[in-house]
Amino acid sequence: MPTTTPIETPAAPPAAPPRALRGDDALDALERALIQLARVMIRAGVPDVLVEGEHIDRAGYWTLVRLDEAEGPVRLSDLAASMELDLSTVSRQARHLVEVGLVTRQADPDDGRAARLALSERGREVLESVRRTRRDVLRGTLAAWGADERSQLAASIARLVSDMQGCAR
Amino acid sequence: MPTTTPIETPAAPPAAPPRALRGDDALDALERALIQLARVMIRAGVPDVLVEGEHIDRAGYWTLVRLDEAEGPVRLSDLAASMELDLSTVSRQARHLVEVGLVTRQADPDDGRAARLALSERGREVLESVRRTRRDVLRGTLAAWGADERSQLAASIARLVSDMQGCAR
DNA sequence: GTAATATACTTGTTTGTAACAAGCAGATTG
DNA sequence: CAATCTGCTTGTTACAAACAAGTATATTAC
Repeated sequence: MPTTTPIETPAAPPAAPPRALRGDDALDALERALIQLARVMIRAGVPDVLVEGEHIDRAGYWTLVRLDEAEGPVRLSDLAASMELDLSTVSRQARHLVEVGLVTRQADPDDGRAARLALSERGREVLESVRRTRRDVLRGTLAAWGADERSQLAASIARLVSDMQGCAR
Repeated sequence: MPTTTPIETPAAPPAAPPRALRGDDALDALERALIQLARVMIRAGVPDVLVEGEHIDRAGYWTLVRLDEAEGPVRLSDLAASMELDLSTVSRQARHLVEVGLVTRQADPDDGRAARLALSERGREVLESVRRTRRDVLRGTLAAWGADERSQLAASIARLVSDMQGCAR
């Protein structure tokens, strides 16, 4: 840690917090925690992973996850829609993953324009490996939690995500 | 329209899930939910905000939040450390914020090399305004939640963040 | 007191992620 | 068959962030 003043965030601003905002303070705190969580999950959470010499970047990891969640091959446009990303972005990502052999691409038999993407055997292995790592980190983090706290957390998060997707859209 | 399969893929793969243990599945699900949450918070959550004609990007918002959390002026290096970002990144960010008048910069009286950054009056206003917007979105999302669920969520998230920072570091 | 080193930044450059726009080729419809 | 729509690719741009190398100030060693 730097010997210098480490931000911290003490309470007690010189001007007393106006009474009216009590409920908002709680929301602020939650919002801040959520941002922090997001950063932890995104940055530290997907450390550019080397799996058996294979380099997957963050975006690649998510793409693999999506492909894994879909059962059969997925069209690019569906993939992009499900990731809420621009088609062009996913197009390039997919090309890269195909190049390094983690994803397979076949022409759609019913539609000459479309591509059908799927995890390759190797892609499945790599994804599983990355997932294992992340799972273990999470397991470590939650080690001291009670079973009920854990399931409560999972439920809350799931609900929050679905509410947010429905709402902040 | 071929009504393309929209990923989805609910349960019932013909082959029973050959995966690992049941407990790991729960962790996987949680991990997935957390990633999704992170994406929602980061992307949709900080919509490039226009405040009275002022454009703050995501990075700028976090910088302002950090500066606000610190009481006095902060040195660049401390700010970078607290944000877990490279000094150079924060240096450019700070310069931009200074240029648009949201942050003030003075020389450190005790150290000719160092700069001391703080929110300007305008910066404080803008931050407050952005914060208000985000808070309202969150409030909307949580509108249907019970008070106890909400506080439970807040507590869980806060604990998770602190555990993660201690652990995944 | 000056040389060596350490610290606090700044600037140059590269990489990763994403968007928008324009285009091409296969598909659909009048 | 022509017009249009759709699925995808490619060109370009932008931004966030990293690493490397530089500059200027501070500290330490001698």
